[in-house]
Amino acid sequence: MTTLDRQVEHRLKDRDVRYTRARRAVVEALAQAGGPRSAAELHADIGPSVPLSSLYRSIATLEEAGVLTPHHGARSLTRYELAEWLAGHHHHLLCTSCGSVEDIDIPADREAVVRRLVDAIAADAQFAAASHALEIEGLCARCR
Amino acid sequence: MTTLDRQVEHRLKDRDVRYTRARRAVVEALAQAGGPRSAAELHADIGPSVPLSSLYRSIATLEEAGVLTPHHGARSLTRYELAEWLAGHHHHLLCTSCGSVEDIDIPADREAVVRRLVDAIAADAQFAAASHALEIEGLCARCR
DNA sequence: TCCTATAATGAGAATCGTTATCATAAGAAC
DNA sequence: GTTCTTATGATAACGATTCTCATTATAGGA
Ligand SMILES: [Mn+2]
Ligand SMILES: [Mn+2]
Ligand SMILES: [Zn+2]
Ligand SMILES: [Zn+2]
Repeated sequence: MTTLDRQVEHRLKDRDVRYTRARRAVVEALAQAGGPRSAAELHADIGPSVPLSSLYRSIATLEEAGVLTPHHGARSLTRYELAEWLAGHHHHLLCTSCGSVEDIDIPADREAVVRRLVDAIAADAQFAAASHALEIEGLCARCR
Repeated sequence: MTTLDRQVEHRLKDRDVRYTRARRAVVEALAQAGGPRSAAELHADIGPSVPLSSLYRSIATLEEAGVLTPHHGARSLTRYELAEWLAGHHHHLLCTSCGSVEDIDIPADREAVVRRLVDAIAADAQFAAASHALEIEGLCARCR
């Protein structure tokens, strides 16, 4: 039993939620994954021993317990925006309470810092960066 | 006719795609929006004069023409990851070619720079930041 | 201006990701 | 082991998105 397992087990026990086979499988698959994964991807990794309906319920349970989080708030719908060459470069503020996502511009000097960081990170990872955005999650002015 | 309109019109003309009433409505709604918006939100803004089926087609056409982009690659599905207290803080590399999203850790000194920036940006916007991530889009090592 | 070829639209069906239902199975407490 | 509670699996229902196809609008060319 790994440290991660023990942490999750403890977290669930605190909430009187059982750490079952299906839930363990989801946590293990995500721990192996190295990035955010969809239900379909997890199902492919885990195999048919955990049917999709159980998989989705396990995900929901683990999310409620704070063990996993959706990547950004994009809960199964696509949000569009004007391309950067039209809208101008900017970043985003995501409110975890009301679900809003708003654009935010930052001054050029700060942007220069971000760009330098992004270039350095990308270079280290052999990644050809085309664009980037800082996604800041928290409570918007209305919800705080 | 606004500058934005002229830019989009030119872009579409170059590709022999017509800049129709529905497509104009989408561009205008997104320009007004101040953040990424879902099809349902755009439909609410635009009104029933553009039915949902046409709205979706307009979005697809404009996306192909590079006029608008989906916020991250999350095309109508949710990707999950372990919560930060379990996975550790990190950032993301999104490949626009293969659609992969991978975690990336950055050294503490760079992270300190990011954190300072995030705190400053959030303070300016009256936003209570709880977490953040740098989302870097481009071509992964395999696809470049 | 009128024709014609092509592209776009609208209504609705189909599809796909996700959630809800409900009967059954498994787990914890005694 | 009995009992009460929680989790599971199959499947139906749902909502977001895409597809189909008959109709309409548009851009050029005669
Ligand atoms: Mn934006
Ligand atoms: Mn991640
Ligand atoms: Zn809010
Ligand atoms: Zn790739």
